[in-house]
Amino acid sequence: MADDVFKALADPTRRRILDELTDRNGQTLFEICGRLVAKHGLGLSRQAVSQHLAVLETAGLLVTRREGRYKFHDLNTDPLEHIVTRWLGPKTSKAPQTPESTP
Amino acid sequence: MADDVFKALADPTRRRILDELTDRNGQTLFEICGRLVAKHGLGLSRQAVSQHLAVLETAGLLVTRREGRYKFHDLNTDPLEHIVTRWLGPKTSKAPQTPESTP
DNA sequence: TTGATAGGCAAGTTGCTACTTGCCTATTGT
DNA sequence: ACAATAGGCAAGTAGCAACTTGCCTATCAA
Repeated sequence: MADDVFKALADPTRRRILDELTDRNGQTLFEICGRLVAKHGLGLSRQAVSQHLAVLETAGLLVTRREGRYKFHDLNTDPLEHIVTRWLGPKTSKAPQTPESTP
Repeated sequence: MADDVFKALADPTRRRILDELTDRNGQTLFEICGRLVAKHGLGLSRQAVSQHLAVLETAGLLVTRREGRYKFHDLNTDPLEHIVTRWLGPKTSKAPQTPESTP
């Protein structure tokens, strides 16, 4: 569950892929490949990127849809929302929190 | 930088250690060892935990202070604050876009 | 001082993970 | 039909990371 999310985020290349999809959502494998090479100079094979996408998908950070011979990858940031609040105490409130007891 | 933080969070044992320090801050190595064994049944050597603590410290998630023969480990959640906002756009739009102009 | 406690350093092993290579299927354009 | 495009599957390799083992230093209590 959250385990897969942390594992997916552990790799810098996968974080770059998330960056690219944040910049432009719904890209294909080849588009992502091209962008990684062009913008970051990463020399990666197509399969390497494909495997990274698989990891991101099992983590729930990615949703894919197929149209013809194209497979589009859509970002899903839901798993990122509360992944870190586990260690952030109820103070340090800089996000809208429960309007319960505010001392 | 943020690279070290993600790498530190990738390991489930290290996340357990953060849990333990969230529950009780300022523990020593032996205390953390004892808690991991007692509460999670993890059979870890002292050095294993020590190395995990070193990783957490280089990631900035941990600050240590020495008193006599004791070394206390204090949690620092600052690196966790904005680690994930990078992909959380201000717009929460999850509507997939159209792909690039297909050549 | 002696022994017990708290921790550190370094080399070695094992298992996972990122990446490659090679071949295969499916869809589309001409 | 045929070739090009988009992607998938599976086995193999190299490097790293988690963990162990063994020995060492420092502090405190008796």
